[in-house]
This record gives sequence, structure tokens and C-alpha cells, in this order.
Amino acid sequence: MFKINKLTDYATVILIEMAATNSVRSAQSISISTGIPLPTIVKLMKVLVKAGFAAAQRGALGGYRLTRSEDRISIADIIEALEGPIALTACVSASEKQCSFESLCPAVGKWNGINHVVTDALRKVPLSDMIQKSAEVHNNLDMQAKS
Amino acid sequence: MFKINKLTDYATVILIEMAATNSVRSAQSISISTGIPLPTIVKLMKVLVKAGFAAAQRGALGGYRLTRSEDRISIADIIEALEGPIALTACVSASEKQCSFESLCPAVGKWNGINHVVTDALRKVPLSDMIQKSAEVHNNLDMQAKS
DNA sequence: CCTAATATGGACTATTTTAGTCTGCAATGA
DNA sequence: TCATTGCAGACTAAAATAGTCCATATTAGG
Repeated sequence: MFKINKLTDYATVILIEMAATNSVRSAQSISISTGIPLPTIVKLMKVLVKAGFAAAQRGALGGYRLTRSEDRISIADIIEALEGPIALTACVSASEKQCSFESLCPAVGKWNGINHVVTDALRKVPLSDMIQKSAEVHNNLDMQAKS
Repeated sequence: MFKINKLTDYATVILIEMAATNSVRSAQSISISTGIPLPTIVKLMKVLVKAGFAAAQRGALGGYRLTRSEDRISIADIIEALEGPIALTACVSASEKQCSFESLCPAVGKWNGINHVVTDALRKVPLSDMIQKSAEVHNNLDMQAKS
């Protein structure tokens, strides 16, 4: 159905929640305020730390804090952190082993540009746009779509 | 990995192939020239006919022909035909049953705009762009991305 | 009229991907 | 030293996707 993973969606929710309070938050506290199960939060926080969105502090009173302000994180950044480079089809990503249809495929090489269009659109949307009130978001995004 | 289905990719290949010859083509003939297995072609053609991209003729010498010119089919159209309405997250599509996190979710309602940006970008790319030579495609798509 | 070629509808299975959980280990503040 | 917290990674469960098959309907040509 051409959609982002549920986990990516969760990660966005987590980042929004963290940006909203902007203090050290334990995994448990995040779990409680978002309703996402603790084991899932734990799993996601590892990824968010590795991706450089958050820093962790172990031990009692430990937790996580954002290390990047919400206007400097784009939706594309989040998707890439969770799902790897944006690649609408297998033949876009260079890492993929060569497609077995390549010799016959009339579309060979044609997806790159489309991929670029989508990535670019997502890169223009900062996380902070998800934190504003709905009305404002609509305006911003609608304007981008028209450009 | 945020990608379209393999079947959607195949469908694009099929449509390109049909546009290239623009005559009545049997499922078998399409299978041979694309390398996609016959049962899969058969399955996909059913969808493409229902979506109105092609018309079928049964019986000996039967086959399929395009009913819509390649510049009037967008990548968004193909994705929607194969995968349903473009909905990056569950909470975008109205048909989806209500999300259990909705009461706590700080992102509620915020994905619609992003969805619109992506859909819009894909709607601007006609299938005919996939048929041009690679160099031209790159130019076209790069220009769109910059706009 | 018969037969071969072709599409149709829909069920079914296999495979892959995604989501979710668990367990043992490491760090740190009180 | 102990309670609390994060870390690494394996494991399992669930869902989505891909692929196959079969019985039926349609039609051109002999």
C-alpha cells in the first residue's frame, strides 16, 4: 500500500514527544506518554541514538535527550534512519544485487529521477511542522505542494 | 524500506512495453518480452484492465491493448491502481479503522499534508517520462524536483 | 461444430518483511 | 551494593507480498 513502516511512524511520534518536553526522558516515561509498548520504545531508541537524533545516559535517573533541534530534522531523515536510504524500487539502491530482469527491463535507470522527486519533497518537511497546530501545517504543506 | 511493491514495478514495466509496441499483445507475448513469469503477467493484467489502463479481448488472437495514452498515465495512477490510495501512514486513509493510539498521538492529523506532497510529486510524472531516453528523463525530473 | 488459443475469477501456498518480545549484560546514581 | 536505567542482539509472531494454479468463459479458424 505504499506506506512507511509503523516503526517509522512510532519514531516520529517519539521525537515529537521528546521535542515537546525537551528534557531527559526514560524509555518508560516515553512509553507511558505515547502509549507505545516499552519493548518497542527501547528498540526504537537504539536506532534514534545511532542515527544521532538523541543521546542516551545509562544508570539510575538516566534516559534520553534530543541532540538535534526539531527544525533540523526532516521527515526524510527519520525515514532514512529507520528504513535506510529512500529507494522506491530495488534497482534504485546501488547496494542491491543486480536485478535479474535488467537485460530486458525497459524501465532500467528510469526510477532514479522519481525517487529524487519524492526524497526531495520529504526533505523539505521539518519535524517542527508536525508540532505546529494542524491548521498551520496544512498551510505550509499545501504551499509546498503547489510550488 | 519505504518502497513500492514489486508488482507495481512490474506493472510499470508492462505498461511501458505495451506503449512501446502499441498493438494487441497476449499475456504470453508480454511475458516473453519482459521476462516476467506468465502467471504474474496474468494476475497483473486483470488489475490493469479493471483500472482502465488496458482493454482485453478473449479468444484466439485475443490479448490486451492500452486504452489510455502513456502521457495521460501518471506514476501515482499506477501506484493507486495496484496498491490503493496513497497513504503513507494508517491514520491518513479514512477507510482504516480508528488508530488505537489516537487519543495520545501528538502527530494526529499531521501526516495528511506530507502525504499530499508526495502524491502530488508522483502525479506530475507521466509514464511517458519513463519511455524517453535516460538523459531526458533526468533533466525533466531534476527540473521538477527543483521547482 | 469442434478445437486451440486466449482471458477471467478466485482460491491457495510460499516467501519475505515487519512487528513485537525476551534475556543477559553494562553503566551509574544514591 | 543495589535499584534503575540503557545496550546488544537473538528470537518469535504476525502480516503483507509474491507467486501459482485451476476451473470457467469467450472467440477465431478449420
